[in-house]
Amino acid sequence: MDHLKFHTDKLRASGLRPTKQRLAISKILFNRKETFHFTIDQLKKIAEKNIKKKISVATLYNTVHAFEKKGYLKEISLKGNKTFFDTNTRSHHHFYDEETSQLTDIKNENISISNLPKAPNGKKIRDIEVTIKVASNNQKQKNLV
Amino acid sequence: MDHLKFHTDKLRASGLRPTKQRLAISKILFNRKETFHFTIDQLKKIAEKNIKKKISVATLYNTVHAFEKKGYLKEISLKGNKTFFDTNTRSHHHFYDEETSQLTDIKNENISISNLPKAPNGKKIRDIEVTIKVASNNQKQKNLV
DNA sequence: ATGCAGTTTATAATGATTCTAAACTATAAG
DNA sequence: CTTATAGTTTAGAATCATTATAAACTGCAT
Ligand SMILES: [Mn+2]
Ligand SMILES: [Mn+2]
Ligand SMILES: [Zn+2]
Ligand SMILES: [Zn+2]
Repeated sequence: MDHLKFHTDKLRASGLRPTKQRLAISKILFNRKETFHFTIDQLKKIAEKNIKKKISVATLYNTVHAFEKKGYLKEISLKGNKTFFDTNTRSHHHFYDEETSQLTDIKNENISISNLPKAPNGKKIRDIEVTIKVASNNQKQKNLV
Repeated sequence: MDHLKFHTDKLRASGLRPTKQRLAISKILFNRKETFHFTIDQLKKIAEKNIKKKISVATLYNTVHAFEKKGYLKEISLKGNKTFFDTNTRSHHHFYDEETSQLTDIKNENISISNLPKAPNGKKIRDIEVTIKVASNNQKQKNLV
């Protein structure tokens, strides 16, 4: 694997030992052209399929949170009980299909937001997240004024 | 209480019996001028303060979900383990202060969104949710380009 | 007043996530 | 190449939010 050294170096540079588990998870998460949106449970299923030796759920949680803390993953705001993560750590937006829980990235430059009201008392805007909920063509649309 | 008959009628009209518990919760949730954003846990604490006879958590969940199903509440998309509800059931947006978990409504007409990319394959836009994260003035801002 | 479907409740069950503490391992030093 | 050790993994327990269960209760039609 050609990515191996890359992942090893990246982990070491972040102060994380390049263990078998972290390298295997890195491979699943980051050897992709497209953004990957996932829950721990989905990651677990993929790991079970692709890795001979089982990775414990504790390690999946530990690793995902370590990667998040180092800035290689970010958490996404969605309804529901499970936490979603995103390999795209840039500020960006999403299409969200609630029927399939499928997320699709929208680059910030592909949406224009204007006329922002001013932030509350002594607060400053840090980030803007737009979520566009989509559904099959036969559903009813809300009043978007 | 002058709102009592209003809540009683509203519940009956929705096919929900106006029980003591539902009326007490309605009073907490809907006797307000401003939008109320809350978790079940926050609602529980308010109920404990304001209602002599304890309302069980099961009833809090049942009632909130009944109100949601009838269209009097809606669930909000946020990070974290707890579910947030909103007494403003219109399509609208939020300022979100992650430090305090405080939400503030922004009316749809107070934000302009343009240049939307087209929705994925055979999907139609149903709703747009903008969340503007704010923080104390001393924090660093993300690159919003 | 009676009957009963709808509702509430305590409690158990579930599901996601975090904690614990013992076993394991990457790696720095000798 | 050993050895020592801090960092890591792991199974399982613990915790937290939410949902299910099923028995007791109550609003309301008759
Ligand atoms: Mn996290
Ligand atoms: Mn709900
Ligand atoms: Zn994304
Ligand atoms: Zn709101």
